Amino acid sequence: MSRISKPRDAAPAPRAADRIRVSARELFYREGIRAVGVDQIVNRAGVTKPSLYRAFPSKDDLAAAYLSDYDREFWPRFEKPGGRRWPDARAQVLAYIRELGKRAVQDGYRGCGLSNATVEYPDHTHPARGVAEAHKKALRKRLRELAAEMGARDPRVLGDGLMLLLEGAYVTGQQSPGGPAQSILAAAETLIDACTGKPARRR
Amino acid sequence: MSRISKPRDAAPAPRAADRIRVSARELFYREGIRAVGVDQIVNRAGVTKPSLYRAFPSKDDLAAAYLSDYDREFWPRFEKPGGRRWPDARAQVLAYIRELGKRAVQDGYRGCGLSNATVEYPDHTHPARGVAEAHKKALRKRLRELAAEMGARDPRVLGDGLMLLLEGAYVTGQQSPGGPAQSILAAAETLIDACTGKPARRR
DNA sequence: GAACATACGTACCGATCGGTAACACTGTCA
DNA sequence: TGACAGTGTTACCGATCGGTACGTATGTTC
Repeated sequence: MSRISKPRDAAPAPRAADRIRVSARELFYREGIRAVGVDQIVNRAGVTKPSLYRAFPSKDDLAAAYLSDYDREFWPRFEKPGGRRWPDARAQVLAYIRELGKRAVQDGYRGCGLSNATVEYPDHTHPARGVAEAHKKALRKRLRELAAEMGARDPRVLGDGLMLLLEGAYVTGQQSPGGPAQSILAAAETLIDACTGKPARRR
Repeated sequence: MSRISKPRDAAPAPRAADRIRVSARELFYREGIRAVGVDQIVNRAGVTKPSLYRAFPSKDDLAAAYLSDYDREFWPRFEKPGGRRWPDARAQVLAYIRELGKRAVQDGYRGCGLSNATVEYPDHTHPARGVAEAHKKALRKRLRELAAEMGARDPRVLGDGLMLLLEGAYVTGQQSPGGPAQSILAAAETLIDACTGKPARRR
């Protein structure tokens, strides 16, 4: 019971910086980073512009923070799709893909915030791009690991192939509802089976 | 020989509108549409702003024109990859994918201008988006036709699967050089063979 | 040469962009 | 009580944004 320097036991009213992160996250994801002005962000957050610039050196750095948050929230969705563990690599990947396939054919879907950022900012020196590139590099590595666990003859081909399918679903999902992402589960199953020597399922 | 009202038989010095189309095309593709201002475009084209607005009602319409040009130039690359005809659907698609795989792992690659535009403009009412969505719809349809020609058991799955691989290569190719697009040819071959009942190649 | 249409340039518009200076207010902690 | 950190308020900055009013050069047609 020493409450040394804890401010309060209840939630201490969200800090301005947090409110900004939340509203930036929503607006950046839905409308794109370049399309959203800092005034929009602070208005939605119910704070003022100086508060933004006290917490973030620039809009570019806020964008990088948004992508860091996005990256952090991505991994649980990927490693424990549906909020639970799966018995093996194949089941885990297919569970993630099943959920992605459902999300990505719905109206209003906006794909992956990190991939979208690399489209908006081709310049490799942009702070937001560094976050996105690092994320994609890690995802690629992880998919190759999972492909190896599945017993792929060439884990690079299966890992990369799955990554292409994922990214394809991210981007086509935001082009129009009911797009080719509806077939990602079947395609991924077929690809995995063919790369791991399973008897070809009649498809 | 009635040259009724033909201006001149020789090339009459490129019109301002054409110069604008060319420079807009280069800048929009390399840097993104939102990132490029109209001043940049007219400077590069060596013309002035009113010339732009005499030829195009707005920047948005210029963006739509850029995408129309992009769409028109895409189809020959897709239907006759390498500048020549191919014996069957499988060979044609794989030839396109082979070329794509080479381009998409190089430094400076910027993916598909039409896909990039849908990322930059989520609003379905934007004039540029209409062009991009129509293109993607046509490509999807064409890939399903080609999948059927290949003898796929379910042409929708193979067509959509190939489209996901293509789009995946477009977007990952611009994230960093040497990305997963390097495996697109192997992945596509595997997927096609598995979907058409070919004996699984050792991969 | 007069009349006209086409094409282009100079100069400018209001709005919005990202970002900042200066100061008042509030609550916490010592 | 006083110091301090965090926030809000107001007003502002220069740069750039997309877009336009208006005059000028050129060539064709009679």
